[in-house]
Amino acid sequence: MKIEEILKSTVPMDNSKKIILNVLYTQNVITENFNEILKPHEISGEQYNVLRILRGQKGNPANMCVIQERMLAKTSNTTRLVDKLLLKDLVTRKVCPENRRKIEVLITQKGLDVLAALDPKVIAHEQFFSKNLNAEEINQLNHLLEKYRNQ
Amino acid sequence: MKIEEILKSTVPMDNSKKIILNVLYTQNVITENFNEILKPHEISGEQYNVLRILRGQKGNPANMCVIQERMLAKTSNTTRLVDKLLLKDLVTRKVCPENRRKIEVLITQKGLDVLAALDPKVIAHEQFFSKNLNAEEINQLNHLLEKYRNQ
DNA sequence: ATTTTATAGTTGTATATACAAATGTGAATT
DNA sequence: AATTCACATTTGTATATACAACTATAAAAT
Repeated sequence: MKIEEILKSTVPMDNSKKIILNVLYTQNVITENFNEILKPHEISGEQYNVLRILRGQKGNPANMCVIQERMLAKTSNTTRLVDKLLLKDLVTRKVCPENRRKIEVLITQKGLDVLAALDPKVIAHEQFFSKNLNAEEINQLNHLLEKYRNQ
Repeated sequence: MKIEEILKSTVPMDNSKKIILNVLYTQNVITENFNEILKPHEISGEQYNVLRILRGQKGNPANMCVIQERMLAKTSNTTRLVDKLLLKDLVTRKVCPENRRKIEVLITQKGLDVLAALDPKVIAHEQFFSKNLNAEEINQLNHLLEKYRNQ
């Protein structure tokens, strides 16, 4: 459905405004859908993100600022996210012995198991939307979003 | 910048996953930028959205569920958003005399003034990003996002 | 007329986000 | 060696979001 219909806009909309609303609305749709997948596993989207980053470390610990810079929402509070994961035994954390300012965060086996259980659902989620586009359109969309962002 | 560089991804990413991350990250960039514009006016993005919807009513009151259905984030709490706007005298609210279940929300002159002050900044914000694309690319991006969403 | 169902909005609670200030540690400067 | 500066993380506070439960009113069914 076109964005004007969704938001029941009465006035015609500039295409520049439409992009903004389309991106924001699409993000909402994606996120709502993804939260449904996560709900039975009792983790939030941002918690999932942290686990995914930690798995990507392949056994190496990640400290807080490494996690932060790889997250989508740069302003979210990594300390408190890790706290939540710690309570569920999905990660471990200890002070880095070489530099005691840093914290080493590692994903546990239990954390890896949660991700493994989610993997097929996550792939299905990604394809649920992208199946509406052909391979060329998918590339175009990625390219246009990247071009759009760059000031 | 490409999304893999931004998120410092070590593993190659499927194009379907890239779209998700690109949409979510682009939304973050847009929202952060927009919040900077709103900050001096001391309203949040969602509060701005409500005001914009009320102005769109052109003098007719909007009740809570009308506001809700025109908002981007369908799950946000309209009652509390309107509460905040009420405290700042940007809207009025009264019980609808014909149907006492409904609430009539109207934007005040002060609310209209805030929007008027923001209008040029909002347009500049929209064009700040879309200037990276030509007219055809802008249309394409809107079209692809709409097509992508439709299940 | 009373009960049931549907609609509109509010409130409670837990969690998340935004932003600033504070703490602790290490490196550089004087 | 003491001071200053930079870095890494945590904490505090206000606000926002997600979701469920609740209240009030209206419409429909019996």
